[in-house]
Amino acid sequence: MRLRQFLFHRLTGLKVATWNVNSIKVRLPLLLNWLDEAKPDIVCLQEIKCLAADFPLMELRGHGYRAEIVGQKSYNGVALLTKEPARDVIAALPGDDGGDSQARYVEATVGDVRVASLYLPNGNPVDSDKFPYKLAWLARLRAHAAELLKSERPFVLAGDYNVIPEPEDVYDPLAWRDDALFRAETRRAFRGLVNLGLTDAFRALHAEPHRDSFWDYQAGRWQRDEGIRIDHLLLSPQAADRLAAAGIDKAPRGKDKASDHTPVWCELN
DNA sequence: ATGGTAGTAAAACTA
Repeated sequence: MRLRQFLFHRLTGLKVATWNVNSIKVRLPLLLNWLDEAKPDIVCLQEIKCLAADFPLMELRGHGYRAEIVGQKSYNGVALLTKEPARDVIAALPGDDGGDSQARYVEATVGDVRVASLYLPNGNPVDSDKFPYKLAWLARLRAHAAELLKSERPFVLAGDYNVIPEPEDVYDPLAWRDDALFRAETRRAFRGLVNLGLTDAFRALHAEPHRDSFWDYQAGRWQRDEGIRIDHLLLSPQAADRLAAAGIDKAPRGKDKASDHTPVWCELN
């Protein structure tokens, strides 16, 4: 079976996606439809907003997916959906959590790739303790990525980074200048992570500006197509060498009962 | 526009 999966991926590529679903309970029908259409091998979910015990395992099993879940009541919560079993799962980002235990990170090995689903803190308002928490979380992620890089193996850090990397990733850079998602400190910390040697899978293959992954429910942002690109898949050099395709599936954002985020994906040979 | 909308969960809190 493993050999068959290996040969299968040699032909079709391994498709890894990330999607902040903003409640797995509300989004389940949309998610199942998208899984059947897009057929990803691995899906990194964020903001499932439920305990692991309340995750709809049976429904996903019916569509061919297993799940590794790090849940929390009401807020946050991440999961990895996989067709193959996940191995060596860790349920939190290593490093000092400051006594906090928000469900924002799950990482596992699937096939020959290490994959993480992460939900980086939003950080607003910037004059609250939420902003330093975000920057500390980014620093911990960078330290952990540096550790992972030592393995010289393929890995994908995928999720809702709550970071707008560049001005072309936001409809109004000036209006967002002081927001926690676009502040100089945030962008600098994100560059520090990328500059370890990681590759932004979507941006590596798509130079065009304004390819967004999030549109706020408020103020008609979707109708005006005023979005931001904050969901990313960062690849290790060994994964980037295998990068064959990447995309943002805009359609799910336009459906009834949509999440405010839409799926972002990449394919590795 | 210090608003707007959505989700959780039962009044705010988060985004």
